[in-house]
Amino acid sequence: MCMDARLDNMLDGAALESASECLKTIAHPVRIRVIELLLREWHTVGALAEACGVSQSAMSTHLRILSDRGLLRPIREGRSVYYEIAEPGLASILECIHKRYG
Amino acid sequence: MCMDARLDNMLDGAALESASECLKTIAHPVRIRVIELLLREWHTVGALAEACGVSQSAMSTHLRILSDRGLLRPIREGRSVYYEIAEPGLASILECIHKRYG
DNA sequence: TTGACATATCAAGATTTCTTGATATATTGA
DNA sequence: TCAATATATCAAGAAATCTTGATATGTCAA
Repeated sequence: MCMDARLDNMLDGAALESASECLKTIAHPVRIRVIELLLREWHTVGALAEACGVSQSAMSTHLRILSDRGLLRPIREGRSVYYEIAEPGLASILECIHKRYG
Repeated sequence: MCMDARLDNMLDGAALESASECLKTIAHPVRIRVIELLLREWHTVGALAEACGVSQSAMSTHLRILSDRGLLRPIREGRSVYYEIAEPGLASILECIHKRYG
């Protein structure tokens, strides 16, 4: 890919890759709901699994995907693990989504 | 998936599906660049292909994907086909992306 | 109508992502 | 340490997506 960003306001190749990877990570119904919930307050894996109607294993996998890409951060507290938002930019993206689909 | 949206500001199941499909469609380096270019002005398929450094066939496929999901709209003019933004919400999402990765 | 140009379509292989269940790890209280 | 609880990991099949090149369609000018 060439795609040089001569014009101002144009993302360079690395930024395009990062941005598309981030969007790809968010682009799943369960993960959007998880982000919605975590923008309000921390939740445990079990609470998120129940709220989204998926298995504990599936939710754990979703949370690992989101954490691996730096969007969430796990916080162990006793035998539970809470997750919180790690990427501040998520709030404004979710705002866009709500404006359009809410 | 249960995921009922009792709380305000929570998307319902259909909205989550629509939103994730939209994000999935945007989530590609070439397609983000295409949207960046089309937010400025119309471009032909050939011009977009050259600007992004991909084949004519590949660009045509990307444009069909974006059009099928209602994000772009083709406009035939003579033997060329121009594309323009069809989904107004794209501007604010791209704004978020630029704030974070620009 | 013919030739040149611009775009679209199609199929098939390659790659990536999703899903699921079984099992492993970690923590706490008794 | 043992039992119970909470979470994480792993492998493998299923499904979706990407890519590519060959070919088809559509448009204009002469």
